[in-house]
Amino acid sequence: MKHEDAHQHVHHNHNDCIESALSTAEALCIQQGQRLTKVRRRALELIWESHRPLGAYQLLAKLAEEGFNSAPPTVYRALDFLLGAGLIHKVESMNAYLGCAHADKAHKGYFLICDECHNVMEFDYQDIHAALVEKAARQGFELRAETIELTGLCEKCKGKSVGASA
Amino acid sequence: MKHEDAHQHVHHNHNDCIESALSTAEALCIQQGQRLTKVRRRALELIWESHRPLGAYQLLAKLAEEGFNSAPPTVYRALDFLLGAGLIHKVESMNAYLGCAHADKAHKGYFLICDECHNVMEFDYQDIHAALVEKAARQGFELRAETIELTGLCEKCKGKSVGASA
DNA sequence: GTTTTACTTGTTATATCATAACAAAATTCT
DNA sequence: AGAATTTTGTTATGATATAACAAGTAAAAC
Repeated sequence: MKHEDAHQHVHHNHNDCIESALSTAEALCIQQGQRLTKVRRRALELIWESHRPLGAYQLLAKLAEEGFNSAPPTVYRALDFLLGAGLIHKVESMNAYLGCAHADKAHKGYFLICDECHNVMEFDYQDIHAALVEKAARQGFELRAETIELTGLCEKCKGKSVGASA
Repeated sequence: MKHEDAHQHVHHNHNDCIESALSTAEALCIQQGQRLTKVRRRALELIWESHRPLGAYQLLAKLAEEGFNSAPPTVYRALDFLLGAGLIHKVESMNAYLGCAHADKAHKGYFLICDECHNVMEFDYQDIHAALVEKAARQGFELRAETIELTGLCEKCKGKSVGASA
């Protein structure tokens, strides 16, 4: 399974990455008095294992294979919990869910989404955030949440295919 | 910074605003050899009349009331056309559609969405766009489209309700 | 350590958003 | 008019998400 993680631009050990995310998640939940139950924990792992945004029903199918309940509320409850805890993000333009790489630091999830390979890179630019907050404030608007989803071609796909489709 | 936004929080004559959008739309379609048929034109008007994001099925219901066909493809085809022509935007985080205030100028649709009153302001900040393009490029990413949806409290609602809901 | 409480999960049903596939009609081109 | 293209009608289904209520489980209070 180490092969399909064609995910990000930088090589890394995907298992380490999942383990780290999970132990961060556990620490955060304990700290906040939240319960990372079996299904929530497994959902988070599965999202990380895909390492690209996973649809709710894809996730549900994986959970069902492992003996969890297979009705939609199961997966949406897990997703709600993980979203609320800041452990995952929803990519609105894809209706899909992605592990949050910086759950421990307060941050905004900004995404670069490749149209060809559908990999997603999360990035976190404080200066853009600051500019958005300030510009919203000029219109009297108090910012609470940001959905920043940029699509285009990642470095690899830009080189490969000019007109081809995935 | 001038006040580039320009539509929602400022008083304006809504009818003028719709008429202007429609005549821009007509001009653009002719220019591009596209056909702004009855249903497309009426869909665009209805979206503008709501002046806040309209769901596909809400729009479908309105069209059906006026004697248009009431099957979903009717409305999705109209929406696809209008999106393709740049006459409307889709607000991904709401699954809803909004008239584009600057259809004639190439631009990115950035939105401020109020959590309380659900009004949406479109804004267009060239400097943020430039920063995003540049930062994406640093990661080898070639930007094609941007989904920038900021939620929070608009000026009116910030004053009114601190904890109340709409 | 049992009761009470809060939280979590199971279950059924349904709401909401969107597209596939193919037929019919209208428009445009020659 | 005839052919080609585009648009619309129609039926069916896929994909995403939530409501409502019952049952179970863990934590807190006693």
